[in-house]
Amino acid sequence: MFDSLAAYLVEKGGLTNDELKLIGDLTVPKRLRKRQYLLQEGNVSNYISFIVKGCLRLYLVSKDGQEHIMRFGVENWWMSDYESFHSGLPSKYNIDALEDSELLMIDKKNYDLLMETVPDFKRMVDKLAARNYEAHQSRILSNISETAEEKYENFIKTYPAIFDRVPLHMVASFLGLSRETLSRVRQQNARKHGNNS
Amino acid sequence: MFDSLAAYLVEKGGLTNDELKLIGDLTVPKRLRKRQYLLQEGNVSNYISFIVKGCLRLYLVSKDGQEHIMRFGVENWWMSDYESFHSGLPSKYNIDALEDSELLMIDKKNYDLLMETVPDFKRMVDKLAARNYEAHQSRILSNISETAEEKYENFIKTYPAIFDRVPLHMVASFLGLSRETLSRVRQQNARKHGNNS
DNA sequence: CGATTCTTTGAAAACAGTCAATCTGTGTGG
DNA sequence: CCACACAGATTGACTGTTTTCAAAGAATCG
Repeated sequence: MFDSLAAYLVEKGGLTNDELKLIGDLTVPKRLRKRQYLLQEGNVSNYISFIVKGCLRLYLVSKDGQEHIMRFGVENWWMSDYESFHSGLPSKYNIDALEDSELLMIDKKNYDLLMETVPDFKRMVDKLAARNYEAHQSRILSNISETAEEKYENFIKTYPAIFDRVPLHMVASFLGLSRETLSRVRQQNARKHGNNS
Repeated sequence: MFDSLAAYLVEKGGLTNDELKLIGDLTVPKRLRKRQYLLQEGNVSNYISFIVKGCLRLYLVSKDGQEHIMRFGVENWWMSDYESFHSGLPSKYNIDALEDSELLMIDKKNYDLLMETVPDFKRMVDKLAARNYEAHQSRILSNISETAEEKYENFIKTYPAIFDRVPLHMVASFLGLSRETLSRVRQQNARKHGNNS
């Protein structure tokens, strides 16, 4: 199970065997059944989890009971409420599994240790953070500048691995559209792109 | 002019006098007239600028010529296209001054030097980055979950120092609304909140 | 003052959301 | 293996919101 994370660390961060071994010792495996929570609102996000297999979502429930999906995660993504993870404060978000999933979890203390003692790890994390920053920028740009149809097309292009894996109404939530609107947008889109009507 | 940055560094990062002196030596002052560019699309963002005085905006021009404002900056904020600054690649964005402004600029080389040699500086930057992350999260949440009116109220609450300082149509651009809509929303809002109609 | 920028307003059209009903596929328990 | 429940997707009719276009009114600046 650690092989998957090891391969990732080599590819993304060029870690050495010794470093891999160290990290391997610090991770805790966890299985989640579909619908099971990884984190619930009000609890502190004490871990950062590498997704070996499966699919998760991080979302917020607003006062009127609506769910707003902030992020998805699939294989080779990290999942955590970083705000709570870094601050130690209770999370506003929920994280649950959309499929049966396998994770490798690193707790805050060990994460901090790795950041201090393994420069390659730190470099990798910094690189990921920069990527993340760019992703946020382009999501915000999409939010403020695109029509429903463009948002949908953009989503498919940006997250091809996700859009055919999660329910459509969750994509709608992620994009800030109603499921009905997304359903219609998508139908028009299929017609336009010459898919067998 | 450096006093303003010095005070900031002491407050936010607890920097010592020696460190302040070092940073002072590495900054370059710059004055911008209203409407003047700090950065134009296609150029690399080689500097990070501390705003001593004035007000700037970072925005993107889409294919159809529309301007989409990604961020504002006022006194004691930093301004740069961080994506380009960190990657060294040409920027997609423009930055210009909304008022006559005074900046203190640090170039990439000196910034990297500070990050490596002044732990307090690095700590401060990391803290700011975490803040920034949270701000992005809540902006995205606002984008996908709020009505035009809520977005406007939220903006006023979040950026009281900005909303009464920049033109309304720029707030509209920042929020992803048309200026007409924002104008109407605001008028209803004023009526609702008992302002002398 | 004259020019420019910014804001507001009105009317029409486009767009997206809501409500309600139906349809589909999946999986579970009897 | 079937029947049923359930989650998800679609559709139609309607409502409400937002945009667009056009024009006019304020405010600001040189």
